Amino acid sequence: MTDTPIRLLLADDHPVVRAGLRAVLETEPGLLVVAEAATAEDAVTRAAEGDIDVVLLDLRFGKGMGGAEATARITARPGAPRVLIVTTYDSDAATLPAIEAGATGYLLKDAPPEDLAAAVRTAAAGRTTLAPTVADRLMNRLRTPGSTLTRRETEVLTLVADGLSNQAVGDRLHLTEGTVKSHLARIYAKLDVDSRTAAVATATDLGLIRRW
Amino acid sequence: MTDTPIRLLLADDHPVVRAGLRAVLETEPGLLVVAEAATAEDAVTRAAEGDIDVVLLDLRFGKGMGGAEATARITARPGAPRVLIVTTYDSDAATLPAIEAGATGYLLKDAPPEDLAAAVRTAAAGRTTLAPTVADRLMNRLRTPGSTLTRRETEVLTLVADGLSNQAVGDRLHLTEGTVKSHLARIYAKLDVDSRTAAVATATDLGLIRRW
DNA sequence: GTCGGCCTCCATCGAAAGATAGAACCCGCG
DNA sequence: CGCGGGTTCTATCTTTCGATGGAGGCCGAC
Repeated sequence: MTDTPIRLLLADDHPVVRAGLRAVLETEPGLLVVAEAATAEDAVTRAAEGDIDVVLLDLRFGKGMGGAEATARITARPGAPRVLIVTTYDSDAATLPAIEAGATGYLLKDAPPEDLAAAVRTAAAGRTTLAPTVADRLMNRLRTPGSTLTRRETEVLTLVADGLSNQAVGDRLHLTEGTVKSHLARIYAKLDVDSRTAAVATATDLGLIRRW
Repeated sequence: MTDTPIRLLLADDHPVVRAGLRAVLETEPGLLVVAEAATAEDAVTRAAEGDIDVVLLDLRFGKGMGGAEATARITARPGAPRVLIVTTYDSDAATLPAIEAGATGYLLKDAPPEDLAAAVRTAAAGRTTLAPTVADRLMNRLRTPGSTLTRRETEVLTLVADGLSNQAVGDRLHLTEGTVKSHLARIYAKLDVDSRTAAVATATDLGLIRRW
């Protein structure tokens, strides 16, 4: 196409991973690593400065903002760079929030270097690359539509996941115990389970509630 | 000190991480990366070939043997190389088995490159380097002996975390429901909680059970 | 060998939790 | 306006859990 290289920002809290990405990508023609960030906040700041084409972003940072929120902030601006998620955790419940936040692609760190470089070029062109396991997850999500919880149901289930009793949940949310049971009954029906611990387990797997 | 370099084996299933470790360590004087392995089995095999001083080993591999078992196999041989665990995760459930298996050190991937190189040299000398969070955990473990779960208790709690009832857990482990209750009662006492969901929550926080 | 920790099992009792079947309110949408 | 979805509440009944207080066998440590 053109002679101008694709300008990259590497955002990962692991120096080793940044070095690895740099080593892998710098040998590729047409790719240029112009910045690194060790925190999500830093990544958002540098991405806003304007001379970046693609941000390679980890999903988990040791402290502070997570990758999904960073993705949302980066892509919110007009003329924003593309965000390519590069992370270790495929079964992570955070995949869907990241994609919803506007990530252009989602790769795992066990991807071969060629795939990585190809994904960067695809992302720069505005098209999507998904790791196979992530693509599977998306398909499953589309096939099982009933699995969205309302705001209140999510609140209730989150407190249940913290180990509170129905009564304690009711106190916390200013509800009667009976109301909590009603919400839980509907949650069980939606998730196709029949106990609170099972509901917590499957909701965690589906990424409906957060726990970390 | 001496002229012979420290010979390293890098074992990690992520090509990017191997490239990063290589980039970080190869610039250090006296360190020489002589081999890489993408699986734990491969790491064991290459470590047995004899010309390795220190193995940098990840704890989690996509498939097959885990890092803890690999550590045990590598260190079982006479004249074995030192094993330095370099991983992303630092939960209780993963660190202790690896250390018990004979790892000489335990670092997190967010360590600065200088620390990494220093740890490699320390390991080559047979001394131990632990990441601060891991060291903290070990100290806490020694100070509060009550917070360790036995193998059986961990099994039971893991199944409970998957949403199984006491009866279902009993069926799975070939126990009576009463026995499951006994185990759970002791777990509750150890974790200072009073319900299954609370036990799952705090055990997850403490890293006593895994969920991913 | 004795001791202690782990694992297994037992029985009973009260307290939670879950199933079921309604009912009423608010609010956005067609 | 009527309808549906979300939220709240009620009531009864059954099942499951958790608390309590044992008891015996196994095995490694002292």
